[in-house]
Amino acid sequence: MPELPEVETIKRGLQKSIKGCTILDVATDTPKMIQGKTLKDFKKEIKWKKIIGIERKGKLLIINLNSGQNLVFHLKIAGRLLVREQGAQEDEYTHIVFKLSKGKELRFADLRKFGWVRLVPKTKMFELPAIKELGIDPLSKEFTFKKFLDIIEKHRGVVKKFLMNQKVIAGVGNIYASEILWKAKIHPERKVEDLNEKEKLALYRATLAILKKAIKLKGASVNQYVDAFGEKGGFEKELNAYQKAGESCSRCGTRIAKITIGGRSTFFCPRCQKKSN
DNA sequence: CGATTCCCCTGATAGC
DNA sequence: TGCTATCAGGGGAATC
Repeated sequence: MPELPEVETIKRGLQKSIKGCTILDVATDTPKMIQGKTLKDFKKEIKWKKIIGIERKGKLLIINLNSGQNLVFHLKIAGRLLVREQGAQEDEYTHIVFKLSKGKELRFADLRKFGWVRLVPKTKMFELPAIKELGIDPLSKEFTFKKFLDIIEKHRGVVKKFLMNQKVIAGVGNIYASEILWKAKIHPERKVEDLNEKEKLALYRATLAILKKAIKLKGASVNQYVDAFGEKGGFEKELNAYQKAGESCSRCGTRIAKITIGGRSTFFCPRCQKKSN
């Protein structure tokens, strides 16, 4: 699943490979993945526009065009953005193909078809609901411990939901929430208002450490994830909690447990991550 | 207003 | 062996 580290990895891959390319054409077999306008208008507005930059906001991948418009992508669970040479072997589940100059193609593949792309003028980006209420990016300079404490004080409730709430911290999803809490030794059902100073610091540090390490290893290839060149990440080998139910905790040997929080599977070590003392 | 449920889609898995 | 039922999963919409 492309969460912050995976989208960041894709972003870096696209910067290397398609920055400077011009979009020549678009084709799709699933028009509903293109949101906000008809395929005809979408095509008309991006044809002959040049890709001048790639950004990431939370889990959103943004391609800047020289027309002042942005292509905004959400890859959801199984979305892939692949850069290929034209005529290269097909990638399964490809639903949108951007034909580019320099003999390249940007392919949007998605087994689930939950992903979407939308063309948004950069002056209207803040009107996009997915961006308007987006919380702080944990990799930004503004994400200091002091800021983290300010944010925590404004919230109550289950800590895992807090971490996964895109309106609070942008980019943390189901995999990294379990990993961060495991590293911080905090039970996923603890309430943020009950965390002491030491635990808050551990949570802050674990958030940064896990995300940075995952980026360094080019993401976790869980489910469908691969980078812009179809390569798997390396962080899935470093997972200590996510999808480890029944396996021994690498810290203490206790079996990793699985519970459901907010309809999402959640993994933790019942011994390292106690609900109460 | 906040919390929960439904829904989009389809491969994997379980159950018969 | 092969069919059908169930589930996962991000996030917006509908509902409680």
